[in-house]
Amino acid sequence: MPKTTLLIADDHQVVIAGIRSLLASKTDIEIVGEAANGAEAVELSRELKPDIVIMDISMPEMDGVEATGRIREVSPETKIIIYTMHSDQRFILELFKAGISGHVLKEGPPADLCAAVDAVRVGKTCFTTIDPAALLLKLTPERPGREALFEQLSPRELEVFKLLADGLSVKEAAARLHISPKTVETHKYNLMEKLDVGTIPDLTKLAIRHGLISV
Amino acid sequence: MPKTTLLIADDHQVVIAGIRSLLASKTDIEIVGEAANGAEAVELSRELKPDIVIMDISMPEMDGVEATGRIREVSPETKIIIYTMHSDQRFILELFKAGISGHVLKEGPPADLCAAVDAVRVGKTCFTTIDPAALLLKLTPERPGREALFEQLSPRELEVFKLLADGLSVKEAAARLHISPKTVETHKYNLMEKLDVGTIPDLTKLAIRHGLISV
DNA sequence: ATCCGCTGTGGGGAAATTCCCCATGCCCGC
DNA sequence: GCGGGCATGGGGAATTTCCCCACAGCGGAT
Repeated sequence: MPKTTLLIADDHQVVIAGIRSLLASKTDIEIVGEAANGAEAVELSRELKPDIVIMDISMPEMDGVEATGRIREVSPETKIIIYTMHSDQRFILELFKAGISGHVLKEGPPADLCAAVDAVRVGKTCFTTIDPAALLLKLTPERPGREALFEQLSPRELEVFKLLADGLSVKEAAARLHISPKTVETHKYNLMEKLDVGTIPDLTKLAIRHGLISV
Repeated sequence: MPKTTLLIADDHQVVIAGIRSLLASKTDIEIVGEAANGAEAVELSRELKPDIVIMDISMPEMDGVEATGRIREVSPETKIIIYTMHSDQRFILELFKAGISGHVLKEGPPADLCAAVDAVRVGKTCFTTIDPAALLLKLTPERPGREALFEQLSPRELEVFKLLADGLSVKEAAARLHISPKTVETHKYNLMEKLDVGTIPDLTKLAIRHGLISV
């Protein structure tokens, strides 16, 4: 069996070095290239057609999400493993759609990356953080058991949640509830923390998924 | 670390024996039970609360799909790996919803099962045949009939529209498109004018209604 | 009885974002 | 060649956000 060829794309040299040392023990893997940004990764993928690309998400020039899409165009056989930090979780769906084969967290044990490479090499997928089932559930609307998510919210928070998700500004929501905008802000801050969402649109989508507001 | 406890459910003794021999080399795994049908598997799971259940789909009494759902009720911590034949692919979606952690084909290399057990044991998932991305795509069909509203938008505006509606900040969208945040702001201002919406959530809902982004 | 934790109410203040205007270069149609 | 949409950005005031804090009421633990 010929060696598995690998391309590493990360804008931090130290990470590339780390990956190299992680994979050093694997003699049947050859690292054929390094890229410091997404654009380079795409270009090198076009030239080298590596079996696997290990890629970060946040990179200058072109981020990993877009690079993933382009690499799949220029080298469809190439499998892509996203190796990134927890905060990038929000791109997961897009990455799924773009067709990644694996997703590994940098803060996890280094062996995770090896495992992912091994899995992808033989045509499987490997996702360390993501429960594909959970992700699928999010996408299938009629799901029951939605209350689970909202019983963590207090009644007032739920109220604020609905208003904000529906498009009211903090100020408008405050007027509607006859309380200070600062109070609404506090509720907003807390509920977004509880629901683990970072943006208003995410809030909106969550509310829609759970039937709290209509599309 | 305590041993990982395992339950095997298959209506063919020979398969159980095969699995046992496959896993024999793993000293940190203990097979705590065997079930010959789904009902038994559920009952044993309730009693034994195994870490992992390896289960066939086609079984008498109760099939693997229903058994999966019940096991998740009686022993939520138990991870379930489906070990089955190719023809059972059609149950995949349902199994996903029920919350399986792995899916391995019997006709594949035996090592696949070991790999899946290893993966599941450390909290990951393992799917040998299924491309989660493809599955996700199936569930997010492109809806037609959107052009009407959006032909008023220029291509670039549409791009910005999708990103913003999906939850990216102006700055993030700018990074994604490799342009200045100010430019994105301009696009945002113009497209919101064109679409006659005043808030980001309205943008999000509009995008969802027209299938530009998924909920 | 007391203490803890949650909830609802608000404030402070720096930082970031928004909003609206403007400017430039470009290409395309007329 | 000239008007007009398009894509690209800047300026700057105004607003909002973000994340800390405070305090009062209240219900459940110990």
